[in-house]
Amino acid sequence: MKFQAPKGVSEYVPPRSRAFEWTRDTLLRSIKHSGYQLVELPVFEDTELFTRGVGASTDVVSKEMYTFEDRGGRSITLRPEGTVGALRAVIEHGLDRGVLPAKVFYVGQFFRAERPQAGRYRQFYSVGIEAVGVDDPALDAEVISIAYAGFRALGLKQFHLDITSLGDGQSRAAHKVDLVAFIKTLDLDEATIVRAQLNPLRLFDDKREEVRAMMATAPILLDYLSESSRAHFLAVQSHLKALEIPFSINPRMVRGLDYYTGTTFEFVHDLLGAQSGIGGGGGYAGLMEEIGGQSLPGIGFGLGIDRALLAAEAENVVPTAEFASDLYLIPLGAAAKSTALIISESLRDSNISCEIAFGDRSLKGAMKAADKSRARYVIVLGESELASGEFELKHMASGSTSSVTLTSLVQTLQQALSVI
RNA sequence: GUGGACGUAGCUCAGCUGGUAGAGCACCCGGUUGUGGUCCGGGAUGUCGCGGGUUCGAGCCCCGUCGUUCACCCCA
Repeated sequence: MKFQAPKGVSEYVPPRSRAFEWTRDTLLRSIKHSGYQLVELPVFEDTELFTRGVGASTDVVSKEMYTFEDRGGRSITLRPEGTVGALRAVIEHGLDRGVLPAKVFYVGQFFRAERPQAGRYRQFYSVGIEAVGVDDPALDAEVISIAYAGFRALGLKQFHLDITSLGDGQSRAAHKVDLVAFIKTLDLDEATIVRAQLNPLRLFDDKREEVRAMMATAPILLDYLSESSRAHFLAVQSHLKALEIPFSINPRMVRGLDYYTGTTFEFVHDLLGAQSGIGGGGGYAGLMEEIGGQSLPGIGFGLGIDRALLAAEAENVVPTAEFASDLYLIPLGAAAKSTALIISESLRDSNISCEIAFGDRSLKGAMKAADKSRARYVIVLGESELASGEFELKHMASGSTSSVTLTSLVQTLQQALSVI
């Protein structure tokens, strides 16, 4: 029996796992520099949290959730997205009772039972933030700018930002009446009509040319915004302009989760094929209350780590491997190994990374391994070195060696490494 | 969930109208009693995704299945 990973999961193993770490940590850096704090959350929740929060009519909830019954008969679901779980924790731990906005971030894997495809997995990785409790266009703009900064920090250039406003409840109700009436006049197939009944906005997102043409004259939600929603959206735009973040207003943008209100946005990469959304988010005025919290507004985003990595690879901006370890120790013989273990431990205590050549391969083989590991320095520990307490410290890039004593090793390396 | 393409060594792939499986890279050893990258010589490696069928004979043809991939759908 040969086991393989379950269908459609994204796995990262060396050497690519390094690029994955880099992607994740780069995106996180931008978030941490903005005062967001970690919420480390369960990957499964009460199923009802998602049906209420995300919306029972959404595709995500109606056909893409991994749901099961636990041994106590509870209905449990593997989280398909991050926002409602994060808000559940905010409410449960009273983070919304302190200074507002409460600002949290999360990172980890999410699960959707979809047909896998490049950039779409059944288990995928996202990083996201949520800012709860303050309604301020400047906050919206900052949230967008944090995501933008993260993508730019990765070195991405070939992506664009689409924004729109879904307005408030009144705006949407008025628009929906007119939109539904308009759609009824169209000649559509059965599946599309069903889709429109679930969420008429979906038709704006249809990829078929004929549907796009029909929808060209459809009423646009932006035209129905209330005075306050319009003012808010205009303010967000002016802040984005001040930040010099390029964006385009896309009134046809559709988000698949029911809770979005107000400012919504999407980052789309140009080189990625069908699954090109690398991040997106928006406001959610009613969500806190919907899942049992105070009536507070909020806004956040989720960024796809898998897709950001694919984008970085497509743009060829993933940095090549740095030196793996500072020092590679090659002990010759059993006594030398014991010494190598002791030396490497003390080096690591001094924050110098160090690895040892294990096994009994030839010196040539061990040197090749050292080279492969991309270690910066190498020391061979043989009988003469053990006897004299002096080694040759070899700098691999240049091939030059210098003589070092055991007692001065840490200091010498610290000096050498800080210079570089 | 629907449709198309593809599954051969660790990786990338070749394999003719069906005749008993190969290359490059990587790996190991040696050329140099204890110093890597280049070079030279040598070496190991496959249930040809899996299961069935057709055939004297299947990597190649047929069916099923699992997986990958592209698109729809959906979204990170």
